[in-house]
Amino acid sequence: MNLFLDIETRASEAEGHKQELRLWLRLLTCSTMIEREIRRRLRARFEITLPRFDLLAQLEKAPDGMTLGALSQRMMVSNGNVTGLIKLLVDQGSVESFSDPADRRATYVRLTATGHRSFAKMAAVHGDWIAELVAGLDAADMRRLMDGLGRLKRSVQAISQELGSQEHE
Amino acid sequence: MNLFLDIETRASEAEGHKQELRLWLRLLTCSTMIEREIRRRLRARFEITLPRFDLLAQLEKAPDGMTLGALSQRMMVSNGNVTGLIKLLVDQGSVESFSDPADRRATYVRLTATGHRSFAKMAAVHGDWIAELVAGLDAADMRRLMDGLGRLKRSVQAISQELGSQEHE
DNA sequence: TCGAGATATTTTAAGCTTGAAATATATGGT
DNA sequence: ACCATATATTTCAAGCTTAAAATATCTCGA
Repeated sequence: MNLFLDIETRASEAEGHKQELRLWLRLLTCSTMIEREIRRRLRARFEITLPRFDLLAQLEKAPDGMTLGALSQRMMVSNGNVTGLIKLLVDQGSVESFSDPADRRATYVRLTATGHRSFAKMAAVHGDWIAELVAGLDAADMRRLMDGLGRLKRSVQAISQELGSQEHE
Repeated sequence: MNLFLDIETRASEAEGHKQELRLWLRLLTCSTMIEREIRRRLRARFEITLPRFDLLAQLEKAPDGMTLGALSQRMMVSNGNVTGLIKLLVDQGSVESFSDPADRRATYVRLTATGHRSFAKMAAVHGDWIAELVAGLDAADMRRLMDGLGRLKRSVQAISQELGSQEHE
């Protein structure tokens, strides 16, 4: 029995984890295809880039504003990236920033009334686009995918966090 | 009955396709997390960027070489992007380019012996990393995810291609 | 053969993204 | 009160990415 497992283990290592790789490549293909399509439509229809749209979407969820740090965590991008995007959006009038007198390190940002209105219009159309792209899935397909991706997310988080915390040792 | 459906339809539109959006956001989260982790490890361990690794991976599958156009299609990036990456990799010695005398428009590229060797080393480790990140899934989870993502891929392709072809009308 | 499209690639400008170093501010123990 | 350390953000250089225009080459029908 141990021998059998050993042989299987060796075989799978020799094959270079084919199933896992295929899964990752298919996942990447799906997200790349959707992202490209959404990016193109946002530009064509609203003359906005995907990163800016994503940032507005995060702020929409926090009516009272949030710090740049929280924003960069939720967007899963670097701090410097957020700094640059916020500059552009503030210049453009859809975002305003303010500070907490009690902690002058932090910068808070939130949508302006203008930003809120224009995001609401875009978000409705964006939702329709996503629904259109996944229209080939029925409710059961979506539930199964949500479940599987949820498991995957937890699996990846377990590894990334474990290594992330090692950096602090 | 029609009335009932209308109400449901309106409700789902008013809610902005919540389920579909959640699915898309979860998918994006998974691929972003994995990509970030792989990007970081490739840099730390092999001092190579993810785009360059991806390009080498495509060439590895085509021992006789392929055109830049085919490469950009498979990598799902623009032509200009491939032009730039290839320049760097040729300078660095892992890729060589040659041309078809019968069609002087096309540029073919393939791995050099050096490129092949160094990619092989990286690919083995990369496969282990992916397997580690998805270790929380069992074989059945992976099959279900592959199936669901396959459906999603076909769904997105059906829409993108449909619109892509409209551009030629 | 000529020339109108089609095809393959390169160039360019604009914008995104990162990791690391630098700056600014806060906190807690002494 | 001081200072070491932690936290929040900005700056910077390098590299990636795209869309669109430009260039080069090919194909094929009149």
